[in-house]
Formats: sequence, C-alpha cells, structure tokens
Amino acid sequence: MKKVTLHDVSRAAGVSRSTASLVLRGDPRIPEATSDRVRLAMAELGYVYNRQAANMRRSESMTLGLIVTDIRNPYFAGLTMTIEEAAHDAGYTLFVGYSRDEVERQYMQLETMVQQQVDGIFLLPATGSELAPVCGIIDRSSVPVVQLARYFSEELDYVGPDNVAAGQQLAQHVSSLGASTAVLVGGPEHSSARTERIKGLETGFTGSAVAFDASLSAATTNNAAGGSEGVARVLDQGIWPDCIIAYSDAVALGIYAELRRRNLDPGRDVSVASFDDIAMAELLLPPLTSVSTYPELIGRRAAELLLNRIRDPALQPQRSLIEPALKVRASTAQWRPRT
Amino acid sequence: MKKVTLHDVSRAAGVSRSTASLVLRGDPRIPEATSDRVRLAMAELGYVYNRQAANMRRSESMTLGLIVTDIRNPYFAGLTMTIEEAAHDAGYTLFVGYSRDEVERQYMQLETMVQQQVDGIFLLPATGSELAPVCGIIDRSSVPVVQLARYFSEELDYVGPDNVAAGQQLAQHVSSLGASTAVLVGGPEHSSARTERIKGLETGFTGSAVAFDASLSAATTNNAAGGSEGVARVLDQGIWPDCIIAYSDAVALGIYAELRRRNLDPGRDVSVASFDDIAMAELLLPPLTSVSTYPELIGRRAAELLLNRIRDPALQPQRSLIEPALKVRASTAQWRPRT
DNA sequence: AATTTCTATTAGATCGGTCTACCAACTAAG
DNA sequence: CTTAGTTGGTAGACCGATCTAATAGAAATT
Repeated sequence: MKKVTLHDVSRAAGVSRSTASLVLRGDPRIPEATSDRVRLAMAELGYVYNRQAANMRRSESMTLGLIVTDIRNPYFAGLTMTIEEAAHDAGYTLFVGYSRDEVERQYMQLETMVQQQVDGIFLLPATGSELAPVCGIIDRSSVPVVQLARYFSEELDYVGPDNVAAGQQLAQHVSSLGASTAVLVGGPEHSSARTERIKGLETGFTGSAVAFDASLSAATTNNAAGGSEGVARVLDQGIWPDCIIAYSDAVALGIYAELRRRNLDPGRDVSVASFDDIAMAELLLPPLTSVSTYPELIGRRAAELLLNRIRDPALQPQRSLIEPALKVRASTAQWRPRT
Repeated sequence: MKKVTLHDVSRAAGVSRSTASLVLRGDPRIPEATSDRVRLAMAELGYVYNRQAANMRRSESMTLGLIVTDIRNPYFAGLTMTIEEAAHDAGYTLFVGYSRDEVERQYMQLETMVQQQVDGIFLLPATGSELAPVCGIIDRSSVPVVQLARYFSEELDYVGPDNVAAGQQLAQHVSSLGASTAVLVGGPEHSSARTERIKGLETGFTGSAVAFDASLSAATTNNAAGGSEGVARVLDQGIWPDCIIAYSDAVALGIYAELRRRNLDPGRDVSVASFDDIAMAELLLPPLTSVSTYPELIGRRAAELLLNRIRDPALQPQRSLIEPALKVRASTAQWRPRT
C-alpha cells in the first residue's frame, strides 16, 4: 500500500531516476524506445505524479487562489465559473475560499493560500479590507493579486465594471421615465463599488428633475434579505420614492418580495431598477431593468491579467474597467405617476 | 527578494533548524525564552510557512478537493458554500473544480487534484461517470471520495437527498390537487438522482387518479435553458398536462418563462411543482411549490463523512440520505381543472 | 561520588521530484 | 589518427520542511 515513486518506476524500467523524470516531461533527448519502457512501467505500477514534490524545486506550484464573498449571489457565481475555467485551461488548479464578507475569514484564507505557495490570487475583497493586516500577508510573500469588482489598494491590479458609467446610465433612464424621486437600496456601506455607483447616480441625476439623495440610501448585505430589510427601512421612514434603485439584482429580489408583502406592485406602484443583470432579471415578474456588468468578461480579463503578471511580476499595476450596458425591462418601462 | 526559510530564521535566532521547527508547531519542550526569540526572528524576517515542504514529510497535505458541475445553479452553490465552510473550519484549504457536467473535464480535475496530494475529494459526479476512467485515478491513488447528490459507485461514500421519498411526496400532493395528468420536465437523462425521482413519482402516483408516464418526460440540462427547452418539447408533442413537475427549481425557472412566452399562466393554466426549494422558489410569482432537499445538510453531512474517513480509511462505505420536506405554494395550490 | 533522569537542543536522514554537470560511446570532420 | 560534436544517459546536490536518534549539561537519586 506504499506510494509508487519515480524511483520505483525507474528501477522497474531499468533506467535512472533522472531519465524517468525526463520522460515524464517529454524531453526530446529520450528516444522513443526508452520512454515507452518507462511509461509502461508507470502504467503497470500505477504511478501518480506528485506535484508537491516537483514544486519544491521548480519555482511555481501551478495553483491559483480565488477568494470571493458569497457565490449564492449569481453574479459572483458567474464570475467564479469563468475564473475557474480560465485557470483550468491554463493548467492551474484553483483554491477557492468564501469570505462571507468577513475580513477575518478572508485573512485566514489568504494566509493559508500563500502558505500553500499559490502562484497568484484573485481577490474579491471583503468590505473593510483597506485596513492593515490584509495587505501584510500579500506583500510579505509578494504574491501577485488581482482585485475583482471592488478594490482597496491602488498598488494591486484591479478588474471591475465601470460602476460610475453604470450609475449614470441608470440615472439617465430613470429620469427619462419622468420620475421625481429615486432612492438607492442595499449594498455594503463602504465598498468601492457602492461608492462609485452612487457617484454615477449623482452625476447622472444632476440637471434632471429627479431628486436623489445618497444619504437616504440604506446600506445592507448584498443579497435578498438585505433588499427586503433596506426597502423596509426606507419606507418605514416615510419616504415614498417613484423609483427604487437596487444595489444589485440579488438585492432587487428582496425588494420585490418586500414590496409585495406591503401590497405594492413593483413596476406599477413603484419602479425598480438595478445593477448586474443576472440571468434571472429577465425571468422575474415584472422583468427587471438592470445595467449589465458582465461578470464573465470581468473574470476572463482578470485571468489574463493575473497570468501576465505571473509571467512578468515587474509589470505596472493595471486597472481594467468593463463597459456596462443598460437593459430596459418592464420593472421601469411601465412606470407612471401615482394617481 | 529571496524566500525566507526556516533555516534563515533559526540562524537569526541563534538556534538550529530543528528547534525553529519545534517552535513553529508549539512543542512544549521549548521554553518560552527560546520560542519568543524564534518568533521574533520570524516576524522580523517576514517568514512565510511553506506547507508544501512540510507536506513532503508528513503524510497529509491539509487540502481537500471539491468537484461540482455548475454553481450557477443555486442548489449547488449552497452545497458548495457549506462544504467550503466545513473544510475551512477543520483547517483544510479547498481546491474547487467545475466539471460543467463533462466527464472529460471532471477527469482532468480529479487527476490534478490527486497529483496535488489532496487528502480527500467531494465529488458531484458528471453524468456518465459510471464509465471506466473516472474510477481509475481514484483507486490508483486510493484517495477518500464522497459522492454528492448523485452516485455512480456503490463502493464510495454517498450523501444526497432521499429522492424517492421526495418524488413520492410531490406525487401525493399533485394527486391531492385533483390533477389528471402530470409530466416530468428536465434533468440529465442518466443521473441517479433523476432515476430515483422518477421512481418516487411513479410509486407515489400508482393508485391515484393521475396519469404519469415517465417515458414522456423530457431530459435536459439542469438549468433554466433546459426547462424552457423541455417544456417546449413536451407541449409541441401535443401533450397538455395538468401539472408540470420540474426536475429542479433551476429548471422550473425556465418552465415559467416558456409557459409565459406561450401565454400560459403557471399556477392557473397549469400547475408547476419542483424539487430542491432554493431560496428563490418563494420569491417567484407565483411562489413555487417545491420539495426541499436541503443542500446545506447534505454538505455538512458529507464533510463529516469525509473527515471521518480520512481519519479511518478502513471504514465501510456509507450512504446517507437526507429527508426531504414538501413546501406547498401558489404554483400548485391554485390549480383547478381547465374550463 | 556515581548513576540515573530530565531538559534543551541538535545533526543528519528523509520526503519525491528537478536540475546541473558530467560521462561514455559513437559519428563526423580535418 | 586526433579532435570535435552528438546522442543517450547518470550521479548527486537541491528545494524546505519534519522526524529520529543522539548529546551535553543540569538536577535528582542512590
């Protein structure tokens, strides 16, 4: 029941360990007759290549790390899927950690991944990551890191949607509907993405007839529960906006539910619009107006960036913004002033 | 720019490599004065523990592997989240691969994970896994494997919902509505889960007034696109069931969409019921009747099982079935005969 | 005082690969 | 015949930890 090593293989094939190793890596110096013999021995003995051992001499481990907050949000699930695909296609195996938006958890995950000698890390930072210790482990090991969707450091690569543009597009659409008040609901309070989306909304609404006050917006967790809670908080303050802008589609789901609980009909009594445009947005009733932020593109771009940086660590930090696109649907199209 | 090793640390602290190693692992034989000195040196030099090196001597790598088909299905996302949590809490780092239900891809992922010396693997098998090569790598390395939600081998541990019971519960509910015909839509054709659900439906429907013919069911991919396609295939054959049973909630989403495209109102013109009960089921319009199969429980149970087996590989293969629970909602409650 | 036990520490083998440097045998060129 | 080059292969150091067996010195026991 002992492990079969290259040494066992080489003995069985009547060659040296070095030769077996060369066969393993397809070195052209080894003639076919020899390599066939070695490969036969491998098959017969049931040899399993030990990457960890190989990694000790080579400088790379052929593993990457990915830390995201929560894949029950389909936006992050899509992002995760493309990143895994890119990593797999490039020959890497992927460590994954879900931080649940907790810095402490995220820190532990970063730490163990670095200890496992990952060649690079995709990080969707938990809110609060700008605080000290998160960076500590990153630059102690000088492992390449690409920030996804949110950022906390200017010195690390970043790929995300152009949130400001997304906010502007949404604002323009909402004001074109003739709404007079709009409010933002949901999203983690201090994340860069939320700040940028608010900025986009504000600039988009200036000069329009819509009153938008960012200080009235309700920050919450980025999921349906957050949406319900956020919209409740707004309405219970006596604020009755014409249009509710959800921080994300995940949040919008909760907003729909809470509105209905209060006998309000989304798309008729109040418009709802959102960010992300996950597949579900189109299937909801009413279909949800949303600004698409293309998680697949972000993932693909991030993978390119990280692989490039692994090849050349001296590269300048890059920021790559993905252009959003507004998808107008019935949740806002049918809006009209309350009678 | 070179890596700091335990050797560097020990020299800086004026002790031997062995002593530094003992400090690292908190061995009680080392007095505090010494270990403080060593820990100080570690902090000053920016030492990073190299687990791969440690793994070469120890027999474990403190990593686990998880292979699932697609986390854009919230059911699998939930399963994945709990497994990651359990792994993390037990001190393991998790490799993740998404097979996209392709055996070839799954095989490659199994192979690299085994080569990375994982201590155990959670496997949600791709359809078609019963075929030879998938097992090859598993028993060549004799790595513990727990099958999730579907199975292809009796010799490996398995945790999943009690699909037969789930099918029965659904069938009983549907016949209690007074429906006269029901059809199953969606799901990967040869998966164990689908076979079992059909079996449950069949036994549940026998003796009732409902005509259920499994051979009329439309097998598809397990997502919304599959649901749309499946229901289209059924209706285009001229079959007009009273109740459509979706293979999963993900499939049901597509069924809702396709029915509406044909100006049919789910819950009024035709009942819809489903398996899984993801969070979204309740938020749909109409809210979707579904049998909850508790992915969180499955994940937790699977983690327990795998960790136990790692501790004691001689354990008998176990099968653990999670009891389902029917959640009746408006998508079936309002059903009445077409006029 | 001699022996035993205990404490703090260490040298050196080891895990399973890779990599450098070198070698032997044969062919080709001058 | 000598020299240079090519082909096919190998010995042994190396990566960075762990682990076993051993040791020197102090304390305790006889």
